[in-house]
Amino acid sequence: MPSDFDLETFLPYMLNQAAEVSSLSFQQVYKKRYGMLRTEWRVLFHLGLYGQMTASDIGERARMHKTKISRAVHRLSERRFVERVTDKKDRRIAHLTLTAQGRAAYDDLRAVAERYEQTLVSQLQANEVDALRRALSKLSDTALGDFT
Amino acid sequence: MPSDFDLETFLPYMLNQAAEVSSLSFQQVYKKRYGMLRTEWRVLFHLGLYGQMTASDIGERARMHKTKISRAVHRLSERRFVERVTDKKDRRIAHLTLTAQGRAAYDDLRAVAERYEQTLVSQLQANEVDALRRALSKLSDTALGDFT
DNA sequence: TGTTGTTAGTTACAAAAACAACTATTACAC
DNA sequence: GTGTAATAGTTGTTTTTGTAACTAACAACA
Repeated sequence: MPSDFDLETFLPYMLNQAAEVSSLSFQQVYKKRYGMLRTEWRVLFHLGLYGQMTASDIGERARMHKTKISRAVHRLSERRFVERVTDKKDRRIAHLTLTAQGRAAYDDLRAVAERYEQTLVSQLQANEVDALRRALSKLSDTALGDFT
Repeated sequence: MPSDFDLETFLPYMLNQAAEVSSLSFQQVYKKRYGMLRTEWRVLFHLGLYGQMTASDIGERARMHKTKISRAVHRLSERRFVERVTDKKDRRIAHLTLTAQGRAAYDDLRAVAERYEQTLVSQLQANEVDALRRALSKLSDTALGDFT
């Protein structure tokens, strides 16, 4: 079986590599400016983008585990980026929204993200970007069960 | 600024998402069969693919930090997957090789990886795969300094 | 030789993630 | 209503990772 299999072309490996590299610089921005972790940044962005949400809503959209969200929300509300209001009808549910400060951070980081995106995209050709997006989204939607 | 920025199309986000999904099923194989972590699997693969290497060699190729490698090697040799031989001339250096057991694990996992790769690729069109590979490799090689 | 600097790799400690068990509240079946 | 199951979210404990400091061995050179 003299296949030309190579670690460097193994898709999961390449994906992780690219993901890591392309997250790093941006990560440093929200970390340095607002002391946020990736989970917190994600929660902030979801709230900024979609408005009021519950923790479960975010978990569904972001495919994040509820404990991650719980802790991210905790830290974000501790620092007054996020406000939580218990639902009147169902007291298990908390509605989350950005505070003014949270929105300011979101606006700031969003602008950075847009510029960052431009920088990344500029490394590629237009058609490559399209193909990349399409491929990534297909892969993300793929549920590869127990294929062994 | 009514830009159509969307979290779902933010490249670092998409990359992470796809990387996570496409690593998961495979991860479970080496975890379940050999109790390995990702770092250990990577070290094993590098040794299987390129033969004898030092920890530093692996670190360079895999872009992994030396502490990760040190710990991975420790666990792998603990379980007799990897053997370490101190260099005669320079006693700081340890040459790492797979044991018979390590090679068996490598062969097994490599076969799984190849099938896994096929499964992933089959989700995409041929030209998409090419574009994806090209794009990922460009992004990985990109050093995005302090762009703010 | 002795001093200083470098390199390979390890270890210790702090930060973060993963996993499981838990509380509180609501829903449903009888 | 009462008992059981389900849901939203939290907390505790264990793994894993990240960062920095460290040891051991070698190199370079006065």
